[in-house]
Amino acid sequence: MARWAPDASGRLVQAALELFDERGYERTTVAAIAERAGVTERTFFRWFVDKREVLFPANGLQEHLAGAVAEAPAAQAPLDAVETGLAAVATGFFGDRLEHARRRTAVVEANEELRERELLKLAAMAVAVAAALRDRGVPEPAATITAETGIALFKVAFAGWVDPADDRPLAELVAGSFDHLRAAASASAGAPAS
Amino acid sequence: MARWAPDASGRLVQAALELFDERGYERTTVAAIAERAGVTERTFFRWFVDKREVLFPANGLQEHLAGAVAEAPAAQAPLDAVETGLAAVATGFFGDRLEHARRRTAVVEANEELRERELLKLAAMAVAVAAALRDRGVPEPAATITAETGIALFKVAFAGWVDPADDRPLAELVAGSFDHLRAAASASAGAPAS
DNA sequence: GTCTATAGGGCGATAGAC
DNA sequence: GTCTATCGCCCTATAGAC
Repeated sequence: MARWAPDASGRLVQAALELFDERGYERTTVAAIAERAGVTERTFFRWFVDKREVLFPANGLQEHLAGAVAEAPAAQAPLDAVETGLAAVATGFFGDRLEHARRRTAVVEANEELRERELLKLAAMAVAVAAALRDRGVPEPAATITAETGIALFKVAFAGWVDPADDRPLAELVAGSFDHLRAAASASAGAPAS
Repeated sequence: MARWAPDASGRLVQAALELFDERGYERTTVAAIAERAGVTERTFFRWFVDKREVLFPANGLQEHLAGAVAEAPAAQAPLDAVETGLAAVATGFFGDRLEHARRRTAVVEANEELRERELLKLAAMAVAVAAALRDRGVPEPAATITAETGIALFKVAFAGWVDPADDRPLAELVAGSFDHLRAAASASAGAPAS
């Protein structure tokens, strides 16, 4: 018998999700989360730098995405490599997590602090994708522009995916967003210099 | 003689900028800001919902941008209308604020909480631009996709503008970002369905 | 693990402007 | 009188220091 129950961090995440769902994020204290997980408050802050971070545990998504962009066929244009990477995480990472994603997104959307943190995580993904593109030989600023655009498209696709009114798979929504962008870009003539 | 000196909020913003510059954001307490502005801590929180917000005072940027998108020539494609709107704020709003933008960006970039808040403000701008596009008759999801993409491009352009190594005007950097995106999109064939 | 500084909310009192 | 900006004091929770 171990001295402490294993997986303290996993239990904290689970306890936090339950409590946020029951009483909302703001009305849930870190003390209550720790108590339900059977650890002290201090232990919570050892695992998570702040209260919000318990909803954003390290899950390898960023590395998975950067790896998938790196391994996209060398012949693909930068934007296509990003699309390939996002399609890979859409199936390989999110494929079987729709219900979890819906619950988690409901909590995050209900709170501005949490939406903020989500945006920071997305921005970090864009930085990682830009680095992967540079490794493919894409120069700046094209790498950053392509990466930021791709993450913006993913954000829109993800919002559609968790929307109960839309039951298309994430990979299809990602492809749809990229198609929309290509259509918008080719309909665009450039604004006249003023 | 009024009972209180006027423009408490402006004084708080000024005091905060000075102190953040002198000692950094984290090592500056709200009490110190309030003291320098000649008000109490409680007054600080009446004007700003939290400590970060003092660096993001309402300045009309979002409304300015949404208005400029709305007033772009009706014949322009959605992406071009967004480019026109961003070009308008680049000159009309930011034109003469380079030094201020540099100082402020240095403070924001040095702190993760502040970068988070900046991202939230950018996301709100994207929402406002999407609404302006819908008012122009652009359907969803094209409106949101175009708006999010445009704000992503603006983010990249802005970063270049405040970079001391790059002295091109913001409007030129915005146009350059849009050109890069159009080039990337037309080089793109779409990722093969897997 | 314990201690403590700081963020930030609640609420009533106060003193002007109108 | 009402409305508005400020104060003051009390409180809790977060998060960092020791």
